[in-house]
Amino acid sequence: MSARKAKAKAERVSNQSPGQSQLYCPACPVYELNVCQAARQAEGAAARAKSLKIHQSVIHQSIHTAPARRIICREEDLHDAFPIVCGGWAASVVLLSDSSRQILSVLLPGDMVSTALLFGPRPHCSVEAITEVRYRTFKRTELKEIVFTHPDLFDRFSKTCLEEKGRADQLIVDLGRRTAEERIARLILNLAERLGKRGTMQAEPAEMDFPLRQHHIADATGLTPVHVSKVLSEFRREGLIKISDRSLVFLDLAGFRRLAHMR
Amino acid sequence: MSARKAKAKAERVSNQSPGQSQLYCPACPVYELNVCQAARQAEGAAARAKSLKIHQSVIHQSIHTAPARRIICREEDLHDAFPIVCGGWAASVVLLSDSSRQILSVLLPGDMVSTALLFGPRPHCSVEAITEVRYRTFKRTELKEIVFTHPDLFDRFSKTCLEEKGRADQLIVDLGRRTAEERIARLILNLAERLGKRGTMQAEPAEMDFPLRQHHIADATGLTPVHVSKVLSEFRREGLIKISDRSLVFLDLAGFRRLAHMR
DNA sequence: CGCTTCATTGATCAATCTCAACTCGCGTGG
DNA sequence: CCACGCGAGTTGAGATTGATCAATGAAGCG
Repeated sequence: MSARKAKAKAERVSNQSPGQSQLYCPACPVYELNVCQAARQAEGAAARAKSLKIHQSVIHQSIHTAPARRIICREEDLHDAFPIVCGGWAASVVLLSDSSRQILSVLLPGDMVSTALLFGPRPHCSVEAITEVRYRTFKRTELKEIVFTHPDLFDRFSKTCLEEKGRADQLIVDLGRRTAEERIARLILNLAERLGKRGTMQAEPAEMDFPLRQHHIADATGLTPVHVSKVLSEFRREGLIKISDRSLVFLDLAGFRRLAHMR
Repeated sequence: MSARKAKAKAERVSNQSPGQSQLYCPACPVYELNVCQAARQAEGAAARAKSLKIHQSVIHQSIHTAPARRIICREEDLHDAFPIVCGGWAASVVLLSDSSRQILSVLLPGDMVSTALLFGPRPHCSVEAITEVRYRTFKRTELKEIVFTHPDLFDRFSKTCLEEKGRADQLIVDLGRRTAEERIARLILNLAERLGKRGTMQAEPAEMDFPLRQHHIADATGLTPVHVSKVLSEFRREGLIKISDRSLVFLDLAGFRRLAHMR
């Protein structure tokens, strides 16, 4: 038992190694800049605060690491930096005055922390690390200049904004019109799909990294942690999925999909 | 009694007259194009399908009217047109297979029907008229060209996209973490605020046009029409607001705000 | 070892839904 | 002019979903 867990842990650690995280970069919105590859080669030598020449422009970036539960970006602060997640999971979250919280979206490697930060200093939501997170920040003014002068980058950026809006709209429908089971199943399937698109998962379905705690699921689906626990127990009892060691296995993908789409 | 109603009705009709609707145009995202003013002058003569020269570019537009409950734009269809609401209220809405529905946002005069339509033919949600709606459509390719070559227009467009995303995020929080009373109160106050910003309301608060049916409120807040009825009755009983003749009066604005913000 | 976070489970409660009946106003067609 | 049907809103009774409260145990960590 503890042997299996140790093995799982070792694998998880290797997933976060630099070698593995390169896989995410092609999905990154600034991939075309070649900033990250260049930076990675320089990484061993000078640790942070690099500047790179892209065509005619200079772009400054720096690399950061945040431990799980650390807030990367605070809603009420002003930011001149534009962060992009390189490794690990994070969540953009709104805190209410009674200390309840709502997760607006889960950020995976390659995701921009907030598209709004390209236009101004207000991120309009906080971002919190779920696992340990590695991320790069760029200077807004410089990145903005570059994105707006490179049509291919601009296309990619606007496409990402549209996708983000589409996912927000989907979440509205989920929260407004679906049951607890449907919401949870759809959250999981959406994450699996997004991970799949980034070439991160071996086979499309079957198994995935799943570092979310039940309270993250609760915050993302507008439910209570204890109700999440009950629903997940039921999924388990019905042989749909299995979650253990921060990893999720689909046992009956078809059935699970059916459950998520229904209504 | 019926005399008062007749008077209210007459006023409503006058609200929809061309003279009144000009007030909305300064809030319209294509106001800088001067397209609408020019078109309005030509309106009496040639009814539709006009072309106007803006700087070096030609832009084609046409004017439409949709009766209440008519679908203006269908999620699954492809559109080459980019519609903007000029008068009346509409809603962007997602229909589920069990024929329940979720309203993503209420469209007021000056609102773009879907920002996504500037980038491609898929609106990713349907749009339905709430009242009778007047709207103009532009050719996507032409409008896109013009928006991307006029920096002031582009700024306005991107600001609108951010605002839209911000409102979507707020709705996610409302649906995920707030009670029925809070959701309904916030919907109403948000509408009042948006109308106020467009210089449409005489005084900021006090009274506003309110053409929403209770089932619209239900679809926007993820509730049931009968529960909406009960909550509104309670608001009335507590002397917070009064709704009649498609118009809403704030009787205790401070109290109503308190109710909406709490949590 | 003791602390904290996380997850599970049962009992009870509250918010909201569902169903049903009824009213009202409006438009339509006989 | 009236009968009718329809959409909208109201109200009550009962069912259901998910929240709250509380107790417990397991795992990770200094």
